[in-house]
Amino acid sequence: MPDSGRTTARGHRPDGARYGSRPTMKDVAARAGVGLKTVSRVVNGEQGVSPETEQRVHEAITALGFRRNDSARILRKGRTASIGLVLEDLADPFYAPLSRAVEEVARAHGALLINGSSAEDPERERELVLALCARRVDGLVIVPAGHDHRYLEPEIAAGMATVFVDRPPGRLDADVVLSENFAGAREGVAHLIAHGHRRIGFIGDQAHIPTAAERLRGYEAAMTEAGLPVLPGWVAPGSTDAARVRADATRMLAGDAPVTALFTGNNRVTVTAVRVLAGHAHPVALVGFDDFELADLLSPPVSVVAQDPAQLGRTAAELLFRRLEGAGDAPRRVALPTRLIPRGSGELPPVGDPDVRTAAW
Amino acid sequence: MPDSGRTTARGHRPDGARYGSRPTMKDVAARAGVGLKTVSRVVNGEQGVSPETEQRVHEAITALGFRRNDSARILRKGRTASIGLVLEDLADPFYAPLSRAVEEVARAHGALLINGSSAEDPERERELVLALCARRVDGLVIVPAGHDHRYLEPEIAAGMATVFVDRPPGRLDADVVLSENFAGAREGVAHLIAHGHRRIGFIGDQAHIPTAAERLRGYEAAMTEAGLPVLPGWVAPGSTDAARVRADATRMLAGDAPVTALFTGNNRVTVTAVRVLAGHAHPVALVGFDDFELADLLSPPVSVVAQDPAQLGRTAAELLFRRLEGAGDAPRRVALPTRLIPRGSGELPPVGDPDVRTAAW
DNA sequence: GTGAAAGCGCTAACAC
DNA sequence: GTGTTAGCGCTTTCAC
Repeated sequence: MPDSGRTTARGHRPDGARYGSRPTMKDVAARAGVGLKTVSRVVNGEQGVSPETEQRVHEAITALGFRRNDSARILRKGRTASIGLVLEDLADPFYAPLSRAVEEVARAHGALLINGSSAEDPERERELVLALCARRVDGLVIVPAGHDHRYLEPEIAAGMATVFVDRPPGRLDADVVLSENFAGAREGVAHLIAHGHRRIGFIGDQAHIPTAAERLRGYEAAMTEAGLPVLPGWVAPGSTDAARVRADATRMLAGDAPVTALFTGNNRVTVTAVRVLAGHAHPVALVGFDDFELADLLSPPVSVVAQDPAQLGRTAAELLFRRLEGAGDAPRRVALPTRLIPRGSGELPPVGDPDVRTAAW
Repeated sequence: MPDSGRTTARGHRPDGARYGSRPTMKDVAARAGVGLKTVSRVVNGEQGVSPETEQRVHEAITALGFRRNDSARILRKGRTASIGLVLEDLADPFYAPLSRAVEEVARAHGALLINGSSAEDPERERELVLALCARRVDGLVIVPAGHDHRYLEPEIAAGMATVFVDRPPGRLDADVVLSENFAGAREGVAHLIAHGHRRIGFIGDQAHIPTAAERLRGYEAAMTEAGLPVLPGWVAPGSTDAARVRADATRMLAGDAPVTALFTGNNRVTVTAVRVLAGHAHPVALVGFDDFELADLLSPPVSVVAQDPAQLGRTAAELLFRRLEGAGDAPRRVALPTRLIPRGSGELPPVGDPDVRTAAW
């Protein structure tokens, strides 16, 4: 709380302004001996003020330490010049560039960015989104955590522009920008198959997350298309918690018919898998969904199916601003391609498959 | 722009609300047949409304799709329940966790976070900060890009709570939370010296960045304290651009008296140095300032002087909220310790030093 | 319990 | 050129 009306030793105390309560246009007008509207004109750089008057107003502004209160301006104008971004975790290496890209687009349109992390909690997502609606942000970009976004219907009906990104909304028809999760995963798994693998494990994120489900579908499609069976122990969706991933990976690599390759469903799972494989007795092939920094410096360098998180964010934000500028056509669904990047780990030959004659170990 | 007054095919259109212009408390009051203040009481969960009245108000709220306009509330109450964070780059792996930590503290205090990236541009920093002041955020957390923050004096004098983090403000006395950059760098370089190195190169960030300067001082102090000379070609501050870092690293490793170890001034420099060293003929020791993901999986694993970016953010945000709650003592300077994490690269012996007899190559 | 009136600080509309 | 008035949608004050 600003220490209202109290005098303190430190700090510059602008002449005429009470400490903690800022001068208003009215104060500036009084000091400059002009009308309120004239101050407004000067502050907003509008035409029709004589140079001398303008000068006097500027002096008063400086003397009083005046700064326009945008809260009042916003209330009057009806637009906040800000957009909201709700995602899972601002600090996640996948979402951080997405967030930054949204910020850049917002900046190009003169808008500020308010963002919040849902921590993968649907209730927290809802609270955040509705708080942003109450603030009357001009638009919303949402990476959904929940699976039912009907709570947004009244908001959208009332004019709140909303674009979903990375994952589709639940039970709601709205704009969405996605990566081609199914196709990307299928390509990654097919790549392993092309290098001779028949026993491939899938470790993914929680099955209720749409992207995770799509990637699992891609894995299954690639296996099926190659005429390969998917054994029960080879599919392990679940949390990205390191202990869980480690346990599943270790289990798949053990026994008398271990997998010879792993396909991992996102960056966090991949990193844990790399750690497990680093301690493993013989080489196991690996392709991960999502690129990550230093993947090329590991040994072996990690092959990935790369998304472009910044492009996801940029595309979503640009779509949002197109809506704000009036584009009123039906909700759009944009899918961005993924890119397979072979670096070494995905090109390792199968080792230890009892059914295939390959490099001995 | 919400399509004001226009009717469209999609979307739920709440009864009685014009499309694009939302119902107000007045509308709700009219519909419920009560006074404005009663609606306000219900919306804010205040005492003194009979159950039947409350029921009627709730029905009207639902029917109209009413949501309180916080812009108006903010104007009236004088507090925005939001804080601003300005930093260099939201997507940087060092700043992303800092930002997330600030967000969590804000959330705990019921505040939203508005953040912006300055892109290391003082003018952009100033614009962002002043835009946040105009919005009357309750407080500011700033990772400064500029070196003169006197522009903030009137704002601080008028009651804007401000905490600087990671780097000190320029020409302004204000709260600041820093890492012990000097001590951390000195410890990192002393570690290399303790492992036999006498020819150690320093590649840092731009010299005008306070943290970069402090780390350089730490390097020089460690060298001096060990009675070692610092040859002209061994110190290379500059941009974190990969080409620049690569060129300087390559130069230091060439010639007839190359360095046997590198100390790198931040995470981005370290990563580029790792790439250069990976392609180098013989082992070169490396200690980097800042920890980074997967440092332990590289070969050799990278020894670092680690900061705790989340702790920096948390500490700064908590200090900010203490100020908002009224703490009015003199500006505080908090320094958080760094931690040396030996992983392998910093413990490699010197190779190729003509003055020292060590492992041949 | 409830509500009418004033006003937060600005901009829009319309005087002069 | 300049100033006056009426709101934006809420909360606050105070009367009923």
